[in-house]
Amino acid sequence: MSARLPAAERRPQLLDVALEVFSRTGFHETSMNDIAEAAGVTKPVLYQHFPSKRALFLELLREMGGRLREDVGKATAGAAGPRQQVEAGFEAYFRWVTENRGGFQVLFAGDTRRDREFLAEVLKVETDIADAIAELIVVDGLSPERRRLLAYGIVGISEVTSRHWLADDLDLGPTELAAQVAELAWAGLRGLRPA
Amino acid sequence: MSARLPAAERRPQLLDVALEVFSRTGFHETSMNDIAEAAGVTKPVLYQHFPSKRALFLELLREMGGRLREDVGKATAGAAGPRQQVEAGFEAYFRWVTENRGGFQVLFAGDTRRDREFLAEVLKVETDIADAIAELIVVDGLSPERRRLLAYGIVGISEVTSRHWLADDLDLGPTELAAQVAELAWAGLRGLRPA
DNA sequence: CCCCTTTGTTACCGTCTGGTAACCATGTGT
DNA sequence: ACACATGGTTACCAGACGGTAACAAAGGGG
Repeated sequence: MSARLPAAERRPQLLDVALEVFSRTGFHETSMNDIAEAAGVTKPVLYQHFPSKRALFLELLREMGGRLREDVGKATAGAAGPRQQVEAGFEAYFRWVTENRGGFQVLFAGDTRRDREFLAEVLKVETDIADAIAELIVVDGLSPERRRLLAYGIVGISEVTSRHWLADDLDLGPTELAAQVAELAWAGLRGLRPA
Repeated sequence: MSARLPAAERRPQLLDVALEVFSRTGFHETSMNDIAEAAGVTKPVLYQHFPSKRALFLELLREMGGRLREDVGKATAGAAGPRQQVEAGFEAYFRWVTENRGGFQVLFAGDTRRDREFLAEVLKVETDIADAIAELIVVDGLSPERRRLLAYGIVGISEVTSRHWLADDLDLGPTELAAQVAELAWAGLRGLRPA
């Protein structure tokens, strides 16, 4: 059906299609056949480029997680003060989410949390961001663990608002969304009282 | 191997075992055989009490989700003011999480978000709580949708901090945890500026 | 024009899993 | 002691899925 493609083009195409299918059906409910078919190709072609279903999925997770971390990292690095870091971080996050809906689904709305290797990739993103946030908490009398705990809370805000945003198709751009949510987060962080 | 049990006792036992196994392995990676074996029984016994794997899983979701909603609802209903509602709600939530680790895993760390029916049960919990929180936001100039958006943010805080709490085995009781997190959330909500 | 590499297909295997049919065991009321 | 409802087991089926071996077709360089 589809034209022949050199490996250097076939591989990324397969990754692309796989992301789309996985993001709709999830890891377990997606068969290698489904992916191959969606790519207009047969199963063995898939196995010419990826050694196993897990490996294919993992590669997607790594690529998506890496890009997200990168985007958020760059955005916060280029911000003037802590308040701006929070807002820029959220904006980069939400922008990434709209531009990579599939990636978001695969990373945070999938079966990711049941598998050690899959989970590791998700945690890389979460802890990375949480660590950055933890450094913005300047209140006295808070142990590092508690700082990190609250930082994970902020990460939770972005995850769940993103899901709600996508699912209910809210009429908001990433920038507006970020402004709104950053205000909540920043007010929360700033309003902490010393122990 | 195990003694014979009347149906009225076998059924709850099976539910109990199923929750434990599902919470460790997840829906897809758990076979009916695994559950039967863990209960000291064979597969057909399971099918005498539950029509299908899905039905069994759904019953667990409903039971767990119902209990969580109930606990949080009761706690917030008995609180004096909004600030106390937030804290009492979080405490009930975290208390439920420690006392129902399996339930938490099954509801929020599973393959739940890929299946319409499963997802519906999770959303029942999330929207229920989010709606309650949305009513506590009193800032002028915020549309109901934005209020709900922020409310989902607060829900996100509890979900992700819970995961971090369980995974890293933090040395904190539910009450302390709630106090800490409620402060973050409340400060965030109170600190919102009018548009 | 032919060979050889690259790309793709057909056909298959072994295994696992949800689900069921048919059969045994146990104990209680009469 | 016996019948009968209840609880439990063995053995199996059909389908799906990950993965592979063996083979076909395309196409470019000598």
